[in-house]
Amino acid sequence: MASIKDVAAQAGVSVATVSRVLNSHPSVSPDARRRVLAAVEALGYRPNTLARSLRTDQTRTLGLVISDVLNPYFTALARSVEEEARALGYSVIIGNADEQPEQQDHHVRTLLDRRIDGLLVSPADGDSPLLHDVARAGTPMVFVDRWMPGVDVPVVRADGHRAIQDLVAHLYALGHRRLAIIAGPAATTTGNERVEAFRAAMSAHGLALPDAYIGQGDFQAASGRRATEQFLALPQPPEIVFAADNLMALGALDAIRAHGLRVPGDIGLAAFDDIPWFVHTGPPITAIAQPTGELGRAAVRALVDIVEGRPPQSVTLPARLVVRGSCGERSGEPPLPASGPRSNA
Amino acid sequence: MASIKDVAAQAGVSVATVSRVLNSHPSVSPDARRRVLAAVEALGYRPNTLARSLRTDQTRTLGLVISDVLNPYFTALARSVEEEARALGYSVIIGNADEQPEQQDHHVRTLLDRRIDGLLVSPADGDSPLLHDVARAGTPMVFVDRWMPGVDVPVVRADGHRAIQDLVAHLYALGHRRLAIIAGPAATTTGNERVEAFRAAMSAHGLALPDAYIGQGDFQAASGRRATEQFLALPQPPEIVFAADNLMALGALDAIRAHGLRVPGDIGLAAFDDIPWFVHTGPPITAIAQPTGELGRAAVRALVDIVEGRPPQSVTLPARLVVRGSCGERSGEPPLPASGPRSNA
DNA sequence: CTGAAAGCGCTTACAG
DNA sequence: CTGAAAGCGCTTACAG
Repeated sequence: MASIKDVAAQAGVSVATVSRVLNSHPSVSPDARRRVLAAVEALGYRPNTLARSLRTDQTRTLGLVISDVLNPYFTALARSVEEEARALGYSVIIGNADEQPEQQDHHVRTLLDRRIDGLLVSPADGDSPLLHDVARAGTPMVFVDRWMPGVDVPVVRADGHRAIQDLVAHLYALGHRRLAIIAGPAATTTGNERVEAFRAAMSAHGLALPDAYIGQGDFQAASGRRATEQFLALPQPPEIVFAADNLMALGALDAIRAHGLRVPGDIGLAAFDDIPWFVHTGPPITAIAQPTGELGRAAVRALVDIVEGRPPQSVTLPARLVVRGSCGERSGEPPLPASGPRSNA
Repeated sequence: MASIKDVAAQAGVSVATVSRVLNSHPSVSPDARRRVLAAVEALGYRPNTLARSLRTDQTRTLGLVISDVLNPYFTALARSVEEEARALGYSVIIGNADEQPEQQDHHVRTLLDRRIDGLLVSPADGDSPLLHDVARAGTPMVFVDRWMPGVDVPVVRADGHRAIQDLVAHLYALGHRRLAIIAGPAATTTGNERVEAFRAAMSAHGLALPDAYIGQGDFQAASGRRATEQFLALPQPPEIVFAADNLMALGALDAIRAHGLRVPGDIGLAAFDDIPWFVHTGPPITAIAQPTGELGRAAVRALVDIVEGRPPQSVTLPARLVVRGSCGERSGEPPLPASGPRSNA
């Protein structure tokens, strides 16, 4: 690979001059600039970002640690993060925690070793001493979707309280009383909050949420399967299962189908997170939609604000209920759920 | 951030000695090693990979450019790539082309600027002069899933011919004669090959594939929607639509539903790529499954072979047909498709 | 076993 | 406007 020296030699100038034209420093003669550009072109020269970053102490790179790449929610989040970052002149490196704290920390460390300018993380289960240290050390950082109490960094997330209230009201109106939830890990904020919001909303309707109706999941499909199996083995199974994310809803569907049961006739299903496939399941799944794109963009803006020395802003956006047929219909059998075309983005 | 100098000072040795213990060079006295390790611990020292890579001219990182992060197939591929790479001591940086050649080239350049040791790419539509250059320049590279003719690098991919023959035989046996395909971009190998395999298989049954039954898609959902709309507007619409990837199948479903039609009663659907949701759609979707995890792992092994100076191997793995209900049933209405629990990985 | 020194490819005061 | 030189944080012959 051609280095800046080669370019300098070919252009007949010093490396300092080459560097100046590369960084569009004003004081370069038109002639020198021309010769340098020609040499760059001729040699197919590309600056070595490692060397540049080592010298300038900035990488113009953001790290993003997501909880699970197989989860369409995080994948959509990653996409919007990357777009916004690029628009602001940064690139992003993604790490997949796979819902495992050790793997999360592994990626955080790797990212830090690469000297990223800032870190976006959606913390996996449990507390991470490492993340505390990182924040304390002053590394620019923001939490997205999930956050860790006691770590003083901006948080960008969706608030599902209202949507969960709407969901419970919807279920209540349909006549359902035995509502169960498949929760995420208690140590994650989204795991915890969704259960508590669900419990509070039920309580507002005079309904209790017995322990047997709280399935312990980990946001991955297999756990949704297991929790649903347990619900179905109960003497009095729930009428509705609310999965705290889309993958656990997938697992729930697997279990329901394996038992030869029908949704919503035998048991109803609702999910947190809305994904394009929910329109096409049999029946379509009632879900709570997050403004995923907005979250990703706001998170990047907050992080870049910190990196560039501006005051960052925590952002909380509302989630919203999307009623479909998976918990039963208010009025008999519908001829055909005529939902229009749906964007994939 | 503490640097190697700080560690050296704290341990009372030279930076050379610190470097030696960090790289487990044999000739270091036990005492020096102990003091260095203590200093590392005390300072929370982490080597700066930028500096190390600049010096050693290797980054121990692989670049992966996938066609679309929103496509579960690529997301699964990315996951297996990352796992295998980690097992071999490499980390990977992912770039999302979003099916756009310019964005692909952008990521290839960014990755190269970071001096990755090798590049894994699934080329987007069209020819990329850049990729030709990269290969010619001797950068370790392998194609995965899709490849570009004329670029002499190993290819790791699935062969769908046999599975497509099986699919057509299945459709034929069900009595279907008017088969349509939603193709990927003609310039992608997977776009092209799947159409040709489909055409050949039909021809073996004495069936023609009229141009009107070839929808031009781009592997993304919206194009599947558009192509299906066009099929449905035909005087004689097809009986079956075969989508060349899962996202276009999603789009097809959107269009079919928007028209108030039923699968398979009004029109049948099959897809290349199998994803967990296909089990739960109404009805479950007949699909061609790729050995995605295997592909990702084989691609990494081939790339690392090149990087480390061993002879690499191209790999072609068979895809296989998974028959479900979306093209009709051989024998009346089944009581319940009793598919067992399904792994998400 | 250990350290001084060179050098990887850049950027950026400093002097002219 | 331009170049020589220092220095970012490492690694690695070289000499001892």
